[in-house]
Amino acid sequence: MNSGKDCQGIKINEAGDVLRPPLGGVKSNEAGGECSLATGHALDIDKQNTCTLTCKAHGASGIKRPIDDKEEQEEVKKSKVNTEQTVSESINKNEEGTENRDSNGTTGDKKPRAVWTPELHLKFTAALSALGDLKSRPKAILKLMNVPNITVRQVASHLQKYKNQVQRIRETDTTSLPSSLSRLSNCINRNEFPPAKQSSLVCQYDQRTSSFGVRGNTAQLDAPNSLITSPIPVAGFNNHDYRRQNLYSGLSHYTIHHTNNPSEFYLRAQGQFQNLNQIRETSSFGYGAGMNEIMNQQPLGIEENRFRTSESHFPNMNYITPEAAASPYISGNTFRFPNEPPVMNQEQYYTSSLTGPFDSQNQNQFSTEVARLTTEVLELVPEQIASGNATKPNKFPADFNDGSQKLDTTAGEASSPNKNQPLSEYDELLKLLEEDPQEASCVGSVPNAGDADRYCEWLRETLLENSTDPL
DNA sequence: TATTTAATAT
DNA sequence: CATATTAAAT
Repeated sequence: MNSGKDCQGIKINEAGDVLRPPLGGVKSNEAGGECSLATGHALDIDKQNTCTLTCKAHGASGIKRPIDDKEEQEEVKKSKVNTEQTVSESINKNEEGTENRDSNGTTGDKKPRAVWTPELHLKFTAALSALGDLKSRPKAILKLMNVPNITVRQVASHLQKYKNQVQRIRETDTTSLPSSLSRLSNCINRNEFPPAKQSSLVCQYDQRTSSFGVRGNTAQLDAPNSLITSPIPVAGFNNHDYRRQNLYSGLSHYTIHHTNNPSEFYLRAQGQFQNLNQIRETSSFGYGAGMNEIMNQQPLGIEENRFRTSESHFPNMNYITPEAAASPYISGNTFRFPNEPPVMNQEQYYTSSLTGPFDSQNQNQFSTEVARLTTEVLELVPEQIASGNATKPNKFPADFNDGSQKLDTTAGEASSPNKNQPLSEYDELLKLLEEDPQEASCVGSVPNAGDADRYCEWLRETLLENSTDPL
């Protein structure tokens, strides 16, 4: 716990990374962009509906809104125009921009509903991580996020939602499950977060939430192992919900630090997104249906997600170390989700976003192919992950040991088997996978292919060979 | 009082 | 659902 005042210098960039000033690092952030919540329609401007969906015009029934918060006021003032558009295009512009309005007199401004884009959520989670469970209160979170247009209330609201989700997940999980796997799977299936370990909080949204925490690390960590585990793609079973996992991951931040790439995200802030660095290509986020739609899909149409195995996660993750760590910046992540199909709700999407793991750019490719092959199955794509950069996570360990859940971590496990150098093996594995999944897989099952399950097993086996692995 | 949080409303 | 608002609790 270090945290004392954690916040201090820490900032989170758009990418959700937490930046800590000193230490060297690279900062990659560009902070320039502002992230703001995107609001749906612009108030000021008007609403154009053009945009899209959201603009609802309900009517406002009245405009009531007393704005109390300063923040709110600010927001209002600024009023930007945002429309919710989908991002895809990005940017958008506004073509529409101006029109509209009705005049209702009144100022009719209503502020558009804010949208918690993945990026924002990332920041949010990053802030949570940095703050730690205990400290994460709306106000502090807001500060850390350092995003211009959000209000405390909004943060509070989002926090509320977040907490609820976490809890829900927690409940869901079957705790008793024997192996972690099973539980994981459960979670996965549902898209929920993995159960936290014992510490409830952790699960909750704490930092811990994040995924891997290395707990050992500096101080902050404790991460929720459980969560941690999740990152691993185990899922095989039915779902492909890896995203969920991602969630976690995204969440997690603490601990490790390495700098990674800063990724960014875009937000759709005012009407446009700010960009994110990375989103680049893929940018596909698919939001789920419900989402606000941002969906970009990949070109190919790959739908499934790919996620990469573990490593990937790590690298991207952001780790925040509030005070301690050295690395100043956490990377954000890029997240790309593959496209999720239709139905993601925010949860999912958040998750996904969070995860964000990959940076690599593209790997989509295979996905395509594979995807279709597998149909539902997803593939894991081992990416190369950026691992290079950062440090490698050294530790995930915690979980492992701890609980049983560890399993889940399969991935982690993977690496972990030897806790020492997870990477090595891990890397190897990854490489193998990358190169030729099939080959890699020892067993017949080819990991790469999509089933997480298989993958897990495969991993397990592999690992077992080498070391002990509980499973 | 300022915040946070739970409960509701939209 | 997700976000906003209100009411109550701290």
